[in-house]
Amino acid sequence: MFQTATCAPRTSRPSLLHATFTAGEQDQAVSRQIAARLERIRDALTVQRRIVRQGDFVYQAGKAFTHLFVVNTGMFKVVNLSRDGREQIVGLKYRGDWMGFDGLAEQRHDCDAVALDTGEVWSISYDALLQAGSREPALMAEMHRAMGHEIARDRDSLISVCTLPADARVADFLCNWADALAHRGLRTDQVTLRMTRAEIGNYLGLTLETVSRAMSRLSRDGLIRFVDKARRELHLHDVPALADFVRVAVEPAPSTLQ
Amino acid sequence: MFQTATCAPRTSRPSLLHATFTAGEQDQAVSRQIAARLERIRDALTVQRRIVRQGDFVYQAGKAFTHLFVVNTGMFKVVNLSRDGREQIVGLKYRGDWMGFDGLAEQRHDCDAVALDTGEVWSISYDALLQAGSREPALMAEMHRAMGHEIARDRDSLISVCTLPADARVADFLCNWADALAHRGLRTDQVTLRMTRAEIGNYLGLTLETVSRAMSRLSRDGLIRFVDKARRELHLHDVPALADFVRVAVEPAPSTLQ
DNA sequence: CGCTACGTTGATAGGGCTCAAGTAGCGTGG
DNA sequence: CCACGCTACTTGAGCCCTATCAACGTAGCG
Repeated sequence: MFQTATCAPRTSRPSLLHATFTAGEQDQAVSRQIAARLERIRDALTVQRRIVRQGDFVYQAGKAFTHLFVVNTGMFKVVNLSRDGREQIVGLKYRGDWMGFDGLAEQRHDCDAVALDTGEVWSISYDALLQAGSREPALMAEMHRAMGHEIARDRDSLISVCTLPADARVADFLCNWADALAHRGLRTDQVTLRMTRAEIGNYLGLTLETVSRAMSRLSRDGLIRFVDKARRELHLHDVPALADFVRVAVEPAPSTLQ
Repeated sequence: MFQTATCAPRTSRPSLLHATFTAGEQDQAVSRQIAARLERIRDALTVQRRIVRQGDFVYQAGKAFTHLFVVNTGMFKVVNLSRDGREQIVGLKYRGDWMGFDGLAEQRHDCDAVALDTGEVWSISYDALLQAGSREPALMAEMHRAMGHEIARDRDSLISVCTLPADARVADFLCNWADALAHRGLRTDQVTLRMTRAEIGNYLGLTLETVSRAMSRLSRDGLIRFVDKARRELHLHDVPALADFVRVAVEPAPSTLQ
């Protein structure tokens, strides 16, 4: 469309298409990779382990940046705050993910990182990391890969927000979540939402009512299933179908050929 | 750290509120900082200079990642592509900005970087950078700062897309652009848009018609002024007023979500 | 001069936000 | 134990903003 050149064959964003077709094995492989990464970090660096509980801050906006963090267990949200009190959830973090990169730019965090449930987070002195990284470039590259992933994920969510209608946006959110869980060796049936509708909506650029309606529709269509009356726990029994739903929303054109 | 607490006083994202009140001096200072950063990079590393013209690719999605890039002059867009041919502009780059971080995650780029006008870009071997960075941690920290800025900017645009109505989104876009120009020592009156309405809309998550209407309204309200009939060049004679316009659009939202 | 790309403007429809009412779970205190 | 308040979730009605479709104006260029 805009380019003067025509396109070369290209790989695309993994998120949507990554649907867990081979189920277990591939996820287990990813899970082992994550475990291996964590081990390498723990071996190469002196990390400080902390147990956090729901609502605990890992770091806070405005505080000086001295450490980076790696999630060992649990789930975390990263929240960007503006002076007038509005908040925007800009990321979710799971086992193996790094946190705190937002402090690199100005030596000061501009986000909060908050635990969504009980978990363990490791903190790593940035200075120590720089030194260790100079002895061991592979370690530095490891961190760079994590940053690259963060940038890629941010872009994916930007695209999702820009292009998907509400229902598909929620479905995409659930897909990504299921993938994240599966990649950590967790089951995707019987998962508990650790975020309120308001938080999900905030994250997706929707109101809480729209999220609620979208989930009701997905449930009516059999793509998800609520297991409790409070509607916080749900079955994601068919993630590929969810992914399909997202894909169909993207390209209303049939297009069996590319 | 790790308080369960409710909010402490906090500094906020700079982007919107950064309006150029002291005009010249501060911008010139930033401009000198950028020049100094470029000089440090050129001194510490062997960079390969390349002149590009409008439409030239700096790198392409799918290609192996080997180099990072730094903009010396010109303006670039970073475009994320998906298999079905849809494109999404995910970033704009100016003098002093780094490009190519999207390749770090998988050793393969997943975006195109395209020149919007004539410019000069430097390429830096990533391996060489890792080695140089191990001798000179400050150099590594320099790159990390750039990555931190990229992450912060991505979040800002996510927030903008999520929360601002169309007119304000366009106004915010113009503000950010004016700031970027001013910080590079360029004048903000009589600037030439190097992007079509379609590109701007794509970047902002709007249709080209909506962008066109928004700009017409901004012009009617005296916030911007077109200088040619083709409407590609415009006066940004009062950037603070534009920033105010954005802020007002934000205010009436009291926000729920603790 | 026609062709193409780009931009503007109008009419219309629809998706999501807003406002509002109602339900369910849960902890607290009488 | 139940009433009460609180928070979270759902659902409905109406409206507004933006996408869509369409027509037209303009500039650049072979």
